[in-house]
Amino acid sequence: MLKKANSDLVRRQNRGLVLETLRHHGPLARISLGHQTGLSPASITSISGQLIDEGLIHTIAEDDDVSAETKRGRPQTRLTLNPGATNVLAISIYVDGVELVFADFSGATHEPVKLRLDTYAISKDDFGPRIAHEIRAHAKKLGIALASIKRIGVAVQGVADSIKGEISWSPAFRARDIPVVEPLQRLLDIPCSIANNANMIAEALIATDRKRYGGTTAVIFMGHGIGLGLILDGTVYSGTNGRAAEFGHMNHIPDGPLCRCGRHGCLEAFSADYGIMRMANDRRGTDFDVHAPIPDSEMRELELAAEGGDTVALNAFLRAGEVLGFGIARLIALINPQRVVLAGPGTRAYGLMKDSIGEALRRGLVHDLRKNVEFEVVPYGKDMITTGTLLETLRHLDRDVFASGQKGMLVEFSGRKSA
Amino acid sequence: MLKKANSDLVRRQNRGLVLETLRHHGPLARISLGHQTGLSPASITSISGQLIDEGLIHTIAEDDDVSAETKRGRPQTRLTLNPGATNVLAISIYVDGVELVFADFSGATHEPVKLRLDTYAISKDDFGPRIAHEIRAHAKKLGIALASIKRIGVAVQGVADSIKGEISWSPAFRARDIPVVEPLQRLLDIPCSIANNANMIAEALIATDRKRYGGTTAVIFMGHGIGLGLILDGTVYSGTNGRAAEFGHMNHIPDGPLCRCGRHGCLEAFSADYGIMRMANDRRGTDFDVHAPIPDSEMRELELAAEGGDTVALNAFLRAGEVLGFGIARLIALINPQRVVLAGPGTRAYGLMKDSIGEALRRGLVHDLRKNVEFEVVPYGKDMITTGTLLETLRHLDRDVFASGQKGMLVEFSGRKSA
DNA sequence: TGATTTATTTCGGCGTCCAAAAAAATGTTG
DNA sequence: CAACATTTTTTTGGACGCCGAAATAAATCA
Repeated sequence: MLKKANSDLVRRQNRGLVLETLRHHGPLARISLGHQTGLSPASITSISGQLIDEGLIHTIAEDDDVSAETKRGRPQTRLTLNPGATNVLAISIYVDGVELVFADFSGATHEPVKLRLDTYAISKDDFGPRIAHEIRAHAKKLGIALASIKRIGVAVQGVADSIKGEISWSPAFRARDIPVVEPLQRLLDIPCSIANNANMIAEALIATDRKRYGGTTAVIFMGHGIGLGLILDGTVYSGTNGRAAEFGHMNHIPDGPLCRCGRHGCLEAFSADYGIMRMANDRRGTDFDVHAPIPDSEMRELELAAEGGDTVALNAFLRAGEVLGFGIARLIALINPQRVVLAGPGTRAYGLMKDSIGEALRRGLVHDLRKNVEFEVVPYGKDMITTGTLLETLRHLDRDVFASGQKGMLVEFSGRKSA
Repeated sequence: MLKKANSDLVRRQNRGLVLETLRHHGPLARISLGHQTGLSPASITSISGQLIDEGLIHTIAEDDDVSAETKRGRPQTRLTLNPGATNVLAISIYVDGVELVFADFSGATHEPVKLRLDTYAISKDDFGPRIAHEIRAHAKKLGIALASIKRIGVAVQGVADSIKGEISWSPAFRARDIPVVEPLQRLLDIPCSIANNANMIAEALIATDRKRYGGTTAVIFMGHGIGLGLILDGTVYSGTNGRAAEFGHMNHIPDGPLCRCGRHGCLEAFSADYGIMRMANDRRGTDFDVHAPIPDSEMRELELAAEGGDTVALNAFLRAGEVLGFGIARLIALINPQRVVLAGPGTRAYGLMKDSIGEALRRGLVHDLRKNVEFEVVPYGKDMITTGTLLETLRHLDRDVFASGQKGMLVEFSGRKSA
């Protein structure tokens, strides 16, 4: 259904548009801002004037503006987001620890704070308070006033229920249904949201290249499990309950090998690190515990063995690729994306799986569909997850908080060091 | 990205809102329209006044208004869509023929026109012109001026490319890439769009019960193939290129039985009518041509045999259910819908497949996900497809054509008989 | 110094929504 | 049956948004 529209909506939307345009297309003169947004110069003057008064954006002093060329006519005064307008925080949760990244309104980040934390052992109710405590401590250390942090975004591998604000299930935890949003909001009084790793990578990709990824793209995250972020019509889709899709637990073969989730034959049970390791080990006749996290060093060893000609190891990767290929074929049959992106640490072994993935696609997918899908692997860096989380968080501020222009949304603060 | 907003957008959106509200909540007095839409009485007066002037809606004469209760105060004058404002046409394509349903702006339909047509034999380039000819003839017969038809919606089972306006592939045709939109627009000068059967059923479901189906729902169409319509966040999703999802050609088992598409092991190859018939026949040792359409009578016979205790027939249905169940499990793992709806003629045999579907879901899906999905079968009637197509077509008029309020959008006409 | 060029602001107009007042149309009541 | 009450609808005037055009600002060029 449509929604009621009024002049309030118009201003909100256009304010949001101006903020987003400045965020993604750098400092811009009012005239360029007008061209980019389609708004008239008069409107731009009005909107930017307000935003300046509110301290959300500011002009760049001509002395500081390096890119100023000497041209005829009145020189442009370029506008840019005011870094000091607010702060945000991105939290990434990994198997071995948690990373806090503080950033200002312009998106400039402080040095990441890496916390060692035995996530696998921590209890359901200790996690949130523990993180809240760390945030308080490190914000203080960095000279960031808590009140200046307007929003926190959390990313985690596994099933994040963004409505309940919980980690329903994650390979990083033994506990389930771990509340995150509620304790952080209660203890810190800062709005907070939680999302899935793969979705955050998808956010980062959209921001990197909207033309390329902005249509319909499937982002497959390979790591201690297999995750999926779906971009549908330019927007990250996150199922009912805000839960991300559970691509890793899509069944491949009825009654296949045991998966972490307790079912048999899930895609993950073949293609995640532990699936690959098990296939390599089984044939050597050893036992295997699917729940034990696999150290990266062991995976690397296995990769080297496969590359060195160890056929047992190689076959494990080939099989992982085959199953992943069929999973992707099914995904394509369902969603018909324009592009499939592989990301995450598991892509390091892509060279070992490439052929079997391709072969599985050939066997499992109508030619008609296959030919319309572009394939790519993005090199893995944890920063993509952080970047995506920050972007998502800042967009929320741009669109839903600052766009409204209500007083009291903005907290001026000082004592911040330049990031 | 956000889009520029201005007062034009506001009026367009609110006009559309008023039209949609009247369409779905029957005749309404201005005051109720205000409550429903959230718009002020003053705005409603203004907007409805314009719409009346344009002939899109009109007041109901108090004599005709049956529901008028005698209350204190100025009596309400209720508003309703003006049926005579325009006409639309919904076309459904089946294996054995084509159905034309003419309707007026209020959605009231004329008697369906059923055309026998050997779709399976017709050539790629003959289909469009043939249909155009039939439309012209039957519109005349019904006393509907061609110029009064403002839009045509076409629904077909199979892969409909709504961008190109072609039937990429359909079990109803031997030909491929059959142009539909272009010839109709060229020969009749009426805007036209084409979509997939299952998507149109999804549209009908949303309109029936927005609360129930308006979130995230997967509609599975079972017939001469297996189709899928996805409702994501209340809107029907239709992949890249506007192509619907190809659930039927999602691989079930690598190297399984031959499918119509030429691959092996697609879901359809087990669970569509021809898959079931083949399983029943193979065991009797006869040959089988996957491309031959299966008459409904033969399917009914097989169903009766299965119900009567014929184990070969029964096993075919059980196996079809099992594979369908795994397909649904995979679908749920990917999309995490709140609701899965089975529709189409194939659901007649649901009783035979029910247990094996459930068993497959149990084996192929994490409990966590399974418990959050509601399941239902809707009784099949072809009218759902027609209804959905009409609704989709009329919504397009409400939102994108008449909402703009441009002159010349509306063609007054006469000679129409009441539907 | 004055012409030219380009960016930004100001001004007046227009379209929209809305709150409040007015008008309309009917029922109620003494 | 006339005055009052009640409810719906319209009118009026104001606010706020965007926009085009004109004015202004600030530079270069000649």
